[in-house]
Formats: sequence, C-alpha cells, structure tokens
Amino acid sequence: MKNEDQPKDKRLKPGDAQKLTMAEVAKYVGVSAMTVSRAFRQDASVSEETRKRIMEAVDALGYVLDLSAGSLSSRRSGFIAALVPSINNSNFSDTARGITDALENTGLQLLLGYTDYAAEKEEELIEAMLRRRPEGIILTGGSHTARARRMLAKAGIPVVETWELPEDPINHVVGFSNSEAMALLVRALASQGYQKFGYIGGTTARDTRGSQRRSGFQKAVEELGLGPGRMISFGVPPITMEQGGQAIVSLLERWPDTEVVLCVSDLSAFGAIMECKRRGMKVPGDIAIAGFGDYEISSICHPSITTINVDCYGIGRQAAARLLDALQGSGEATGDEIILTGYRVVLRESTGRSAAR
Amino acid sequence: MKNEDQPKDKRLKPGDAQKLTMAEVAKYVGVSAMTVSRAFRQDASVSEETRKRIMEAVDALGYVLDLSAGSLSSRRSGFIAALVPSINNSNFSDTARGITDALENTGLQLLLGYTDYAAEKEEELIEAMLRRRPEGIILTGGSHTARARRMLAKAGIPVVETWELPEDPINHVVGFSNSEAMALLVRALASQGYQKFGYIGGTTARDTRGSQRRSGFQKAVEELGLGPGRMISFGVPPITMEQGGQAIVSLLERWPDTEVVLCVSDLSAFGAIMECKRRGMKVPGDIAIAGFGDYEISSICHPSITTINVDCYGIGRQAAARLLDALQGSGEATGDEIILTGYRVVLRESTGRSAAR
DNA sequence: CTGTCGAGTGTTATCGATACCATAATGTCG
DNA sequence: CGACATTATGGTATCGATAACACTCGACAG
Repeated sequence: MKNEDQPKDKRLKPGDAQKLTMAEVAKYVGVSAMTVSRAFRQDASVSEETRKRIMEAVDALGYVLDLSAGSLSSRRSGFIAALVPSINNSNFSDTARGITDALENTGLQLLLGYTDYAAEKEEELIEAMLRRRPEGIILTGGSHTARARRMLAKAGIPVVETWELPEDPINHVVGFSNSEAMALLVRALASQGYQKFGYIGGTTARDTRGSQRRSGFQKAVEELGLGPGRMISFGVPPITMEQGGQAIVSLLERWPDTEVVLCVSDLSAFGAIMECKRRGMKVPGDIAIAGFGDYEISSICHPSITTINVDCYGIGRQAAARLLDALQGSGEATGDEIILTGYRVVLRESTGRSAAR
Repeated sequence: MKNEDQPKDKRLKPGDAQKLTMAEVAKYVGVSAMTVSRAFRQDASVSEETRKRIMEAVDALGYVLDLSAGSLSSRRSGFIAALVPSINNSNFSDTARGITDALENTGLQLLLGYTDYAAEKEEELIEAMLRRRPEGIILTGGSHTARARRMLAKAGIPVVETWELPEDPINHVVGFSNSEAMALLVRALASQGYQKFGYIGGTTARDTRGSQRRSGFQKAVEELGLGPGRMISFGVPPITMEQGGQAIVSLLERWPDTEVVLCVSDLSAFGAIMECKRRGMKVPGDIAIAGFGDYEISSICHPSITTINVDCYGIGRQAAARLLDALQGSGEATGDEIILTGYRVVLRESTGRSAAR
C-alpha cells in the first residue's frame, strides 16, 4: 500500500468516492497524462500496447473521463440542444428519439428541453442551453422571440428549425407545410363527397402548427366553394382527448348537420369519436371524423382514424443529420438548406363512405 | 472603433459570432471579472448599482455565461441525470416532466437518457452521464449491471431508483410494488365474481416491472384458489397496442372460456379491446379486460378501461425532491430513504359486471 | 482616535483535460 | 548511409470561470 503522494490529509480509502484525475491514472501506468488523454480517443496515435495498459488501469481504478474539463480545453462541448413543445406528445417524442438515434456513435449528447408551446419559455430555454455551449441546436417551429433570434445568431452555431416551414428561416429547416397538409386532407375528403366541413382546434396562436393547420383547412374549404368552415376553438394547446370530446359537442350543437370534422390532432379526433359513440352516434355513419399526425392509436382504435401521416421520427433523424453535416464541413459553408419531409393522407374507417369493415 | 487588443488576426466584426468572455465584459464595464461572475449569482455581494451596470453591458454585448467553464472551477456541473426506459411511453414521459418541474428554479438541468429497457444500454448511459459529472442520478427500476453499480458507488453522488422497490437498493427509492399493485387488481376483479383469469405481458425479464406485475398476478390468482392463471407472453417489451391485439387472439384460442384478461399496460389492453370489438366480441359482455398505468386513453376510450392508476408525475417530482434534499444536507447524512408512492384500482367499463353505461 | 467589522471589490491560483509544439526512436529511400 | 518521414510520447500553456484570500474604505464602538 503505497502512500507517497497523498495531497493533503484527505481520505485515501481503497475504492472510495475519490475524484480520480487523468494524471493519477497516468502516474499509475507510468505515462504522461497526455497519453492517457489520447488513449481515450480513437484517432489519436497511441501504441496498442500502451492503450491496453492504460485501459486496464482505467478499469482497475474505476476512472471515469471528465468531459466538462475536456470540453473547456477542446472548445467542444459535445452537446446538441433540442427544444420540443412537449415530451408527453408522442409525435414529438418520436422526433426526440430520431435525434437521439442519429446522434448515436457521434460522441454527441442530446440536451432536451420542453417549451410548453410558449415562446417565452423557449427563449429562457435557449439561453439555458447556450450556456452549455451546444455545438448545434434543433428547434420546433419557426416563431421565436426577437431576443431568442439574437442569441442564436450570436452563438454562431448551426440551427435547425423543424416541423414547419418558417417564413423567415434562421438557418436550416426540416419540415413540411402544415397548412398544405391539412388542405390535402380536406380535398381528399371532399372528393369522397363530403360538403359540410367542421374543424376542431386549440385557441390562440400559441401553437403555430395548429394555427397553420387551421388556416390550411379554411383556405381549402373556401377554394372548393364549400363556404366558410365551421370552426370550434377549444382549450389551450395541446388539446387533450377529453377536450376533443367536449369540442365536438359544441360543434354539433351549433351546426348539427356537419358531415365531417377535421381535428388538429389525432388525440382530439379520438376524443371526439369516443364522445360521439358514447352519445350513440355512429362514426362514420352519422358523422365522419379525421385527425392529424397518425398516432399509434389511430390505426388501432375502432373505428380506425383517417389522418395525415407525418414522419416524426424522420424529422428528428434528418434534423440531426443536417446538423452533423453542418458541423463536418464547418468551413463557413453555411449552405442553409430546406429539407421537405413527406406526409400523406391515410384514409381509414372513421371517414369511410361505405360502412366500416 | 477600438482595436487595441485583438488577439491575432481574427475577425472583429461588430456583433459577430465572437466568443465573448467574462473578462471582456468586465473590461467594458470597468470592473474585474470576479465581480461580473458575482453579478450572475444571486447570493454574491455586489452593489445593486454595479450589478445593474454589468447586466446592461451583458445585454449590450450579448454575452452568455459559460457554464462549462464555471462548473470546472466550482466543481458543480449543475446537471441531474435521469434514465428512463423509453420516452415514447407516456408513463415515463410524465415522470420526466415531474423531474423537470421539480428542478425548476434550482439552477439544475436535466440530462435525459433512454435505456430501451436494456441493462447494457443503461450501463453505457450511466457511464456517459457520469462523464458529465452529474450531481445526482435518477434511475428507473432496480436491476443494473455489476459495473453500473460499481460506477455509481464510485461516483459518490446520490442515486434514486424509481418505479419499483428494488431488493437491494443502491441509495434512495421512490416507487411502489408492481406485484402488489397487480395483485390488488386481481383481488378487486375476483371480488366482482370473475374466476377465470388471463394475463398478457411481454417476453423475458427485460422489463422488470412487467415481470413483477406478472408474478403479482400469478401469486394472487393462486392465493384465491383460482388455479394457475392463463398467461400469454407476446413480443419484446414494451408491448404495443397492436401486440396486445395479437396476444388476446392467441389467449382466446388457447383458453376460450377466459372471463377476464389483465394486461401489463393500458396500451396492450387497449389493443386487445379493439381487436375483440373488431371480431364482434363485446367488452365487457363477452370478455372483460383491464390494463395497468391509467394512461389518458383509458378514461376516454369506449369502453373505458379498468386499470391501476400510478402517480407517474409524482414519482418524478418526488425522486427529484429526494435528490435535492440529499444535495442540500450533503453532510454525509446519507439517510437512504424509501418513499412509497400510491396506486389505486380504477374500475371502469371494460370490466363492468353489469352492462356499460 | 484607534480598532474592529463588514460590504464591495480585486488578485491569484486553480479546476482537469487538451492543443500545440518538441523530442526520441524507428524506419525508408535514393 | 545520411537526410527525412513517421510514430509514439512528453512538457507546457491554456480554455473561462470561480474559490480563496487580500484589500479598501467608511461606519461605529469604546
């Protein structure tokens, strides 16, 4: 038991919660700290023999690399920040998973934050994230406070906005037009003969994707000459299943002859359908209902729900890929790029003109 | 335009993506860097006047604090790590949200990771997290690899295990007995007169909570003298809605006279119910089905689903609170504590003995 | 009038790893 | 066989903030 170099008078138990440093590992092996540092990186030139000895020592001592020290000197935090409106929404958690998967084996770690659909919260989070000096940042949507935009510009890191097509993109975009997608759904249903369209969505413009969907709905209905759509706003986004149920009640009270109702998301659509069934209405017999987002529930439930399928996971993967790209060829080649992700109408039982199977 | 101290030959544009340091802010204001550092912390003693001038300068220059530098010298990373099996599962995302909320205004940031229900993945993630020197860590469940346990012990930070009651807790625990909860559900249904019990869950012991629920089921059924339960294992956890549907088909093929089926989660229960309805069976008329977890869908869908309500959000909040406590009174008072969180049977339509409303 | 106190501020030495440059040892080729 | 790569390694400065301690200055007690 050698005890030649204990720093002061501190504990020196066998495998205690010591803070071990690279230097100590180095001394143990008989090399310099620099060599230990190199051994931890795959590219660096260290002989196989030495690396093996170092790694054995690391194991024996239970040393764990300290990235916070490393990132200070290397000026690379190893973080990617991502902000999503909510993690409880499976669309966004799919996106988060896409990002995580794309980051695997890149040595980059995800720092995740929830904005609760609020731009001010987003601003706060952006600042909190930037304090960790992320190498890139992924945002949801295209509306940000002025200060948020300023901070992002100043940070000088690649930014990817997702899930929308912002009018004034900061940098890169991976998304699709929510209004076009909703319009496509309107047209698909109109071509099945539906004429009296209703819409259920959340209040206010907090959820920009929601309001884009609504305006896409409105525009498409008018273009088809089907008069103004019947629209109910209900609750603060994100609308829950329960609110979907309440909303359809209001809508049908006001416009009892509505033939088909489009909802801002599958969740509200599901709530609406269940409420109808509870009241003895047949879906799609008495009323047709469609959603948006193609959540798992929509293909399983009975009746299955017509919806717009969005590649949530792919949005995450591509956003992260775009970021990695930008970090690779970091040579000022700020080739801002807009990547359109696909979506498609998925017709299911809830809007079936003939009886459901 | 002063240009007295440009380091080398680099760009020096007005508000460009420069890396600003505290020292530069300090020089701008005419104080020392230390004072700027103090101005950023609420407790430190800086005159109101000076602090105001500093913050104005920070704003004007667009300076953003660099926490990675700060955490190196202060030896406090400001991170709390949390590992959950999956973020796409709303039970766990509720827990994550509980943690996030509890951390608000503490200056601590959440580092989240997904283990995919795999102990090896958890081990990897624990190492990745520890490299960031988190001040505490929250885990899901009580099974960890030996190396993971070693690393955690060595790290010397408080650990909270959640969602279960581990046999051999590392440190703190915030959870409940999954087997007891499932047994309670069995007894509640037995008291309604059900006798022939079936069970649907995932394969293998990857999902320890799942296997605890299964054994709780088995034990309760036997204790009630209802013979061995009829159990179907289907798919790798987490079981999807679709797999729930497939599983109930197998179960009913094998044991057509089953009266009630308990599922490892509401999601599989929902899939099972929908599949039954698709096949023209009445739920609960022809068969009763119950889930576990009380997901939003279960109270909304038709029939609504009998389940065990678990305080997912509360588990997160309490786990974080426990951690904060441990960090406060960090004076070695490692009062390891086991906090039991509540759960309760929620009887709904899917197991109603009389016809659903 | 001297000594003590405390609020406000500055100076210096780190924190733990890595960038950068230097050096020793081993080839390698005309 | 000498000049020159190439590989493996070490030494030192440094990343940007903060801990720890020192200092200044006015207030106030004795």
